[in-house]
Amino acid sequence: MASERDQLAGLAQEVMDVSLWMARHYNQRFAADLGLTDTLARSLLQLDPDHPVPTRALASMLGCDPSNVTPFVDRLEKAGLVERQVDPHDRRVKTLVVTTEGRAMLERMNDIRGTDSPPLQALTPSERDTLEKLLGKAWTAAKAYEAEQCARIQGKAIEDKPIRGKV
Amino acid sequence: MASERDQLAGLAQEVMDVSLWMARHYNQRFAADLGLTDTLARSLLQLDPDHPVPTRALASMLGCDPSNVTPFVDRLEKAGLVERQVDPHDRRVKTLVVTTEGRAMLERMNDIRGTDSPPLQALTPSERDTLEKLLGKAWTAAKAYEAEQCARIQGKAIEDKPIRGKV
DNA sequence: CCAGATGCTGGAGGAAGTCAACTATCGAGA
DNA sequence: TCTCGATAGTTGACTTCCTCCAGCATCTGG
Repeated sequence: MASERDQLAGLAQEVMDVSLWMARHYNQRFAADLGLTDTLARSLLQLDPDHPVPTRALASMLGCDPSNVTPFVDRLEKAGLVERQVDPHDRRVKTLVVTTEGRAMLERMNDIRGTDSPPLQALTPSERDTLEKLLGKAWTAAKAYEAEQCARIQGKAIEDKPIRGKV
Repeated sequence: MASERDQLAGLAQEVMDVSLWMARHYNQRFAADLGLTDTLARSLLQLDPDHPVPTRALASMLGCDPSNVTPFVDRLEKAGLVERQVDPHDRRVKTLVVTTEGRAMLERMNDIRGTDSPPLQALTPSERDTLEKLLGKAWTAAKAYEAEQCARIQGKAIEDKPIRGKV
């Protein structure tokens, strides 16, 4: 039984090793070629180029406090990559809209990720397909787990103190 | 041709999404159950329980400046998880040795990673095997790329300014 | 033995994160 | 309708993490 535990632990380590390597690699290129800080790049990548995204939603996707994304959005706005717009349905929320310049930047970022990914390019097309399928399955499981946790917390939150913070 | 670029970019995003999710999940548990900061946990996980590791090597594995790991090691040492020892072969280098207490902590961390990994536990054993194989292939490719880059830089470094910083 | 290179640490400064307080707005109920 | 509690975004104080530079101790090649 130690076998399964060790396999899972090793697998977890491997996923995070590869991911961290790629993140560093991209961050270097984003900084060198596009002049983007890693956090700015991460923020921009989380936005939807076709639909406005509320500030709070971006914070939740980044896994950090809403007060933290304010300076990011400031810089993205100053760089002309996104625009803050007031949601007509709820004038409290400010939605983030990717400008055409921001879309061009995203395009260049995807160029980098799609043409300079040594670890992934070492895989054959069919291997990439299976990897994508496996990761998709893992990802949906993660989201399901998260939704379940949320529901459980919501249920308990009635008799507990108010929940604050991430997700 | 856009297809391959987009597939690679999407795959990269997926790898990092899943990894980030797991990292957050573990960090919550490490903090709640073991009282470990995420950076401390990451440092400890990079150490070799069986062999001393020089401070500089740890910095390189973490991808950060050596002066940055000094405070981490201070805290790890204060927590009794590692010990600084002077390398008898080169008295400049201080090697980090995991104590028995540190080994127990690593054991508990592996317990968490091996028994509470919702995204990976959603996969069947054979799927985990293939995932492990694919990631292993990607990882060796990454290390090969890195070694090649290093060699190229070393070769150029003779007539360039001295290289400093991360790997 | 000496000069340059290397390893660790301390300090200055910047970037990024959390929390609490504030303003503006929404929604539900008296 | 009006008021009260909840919510979205921002601000400010504070902490943590990270990098660069300087400094000290030590090694290594001539």
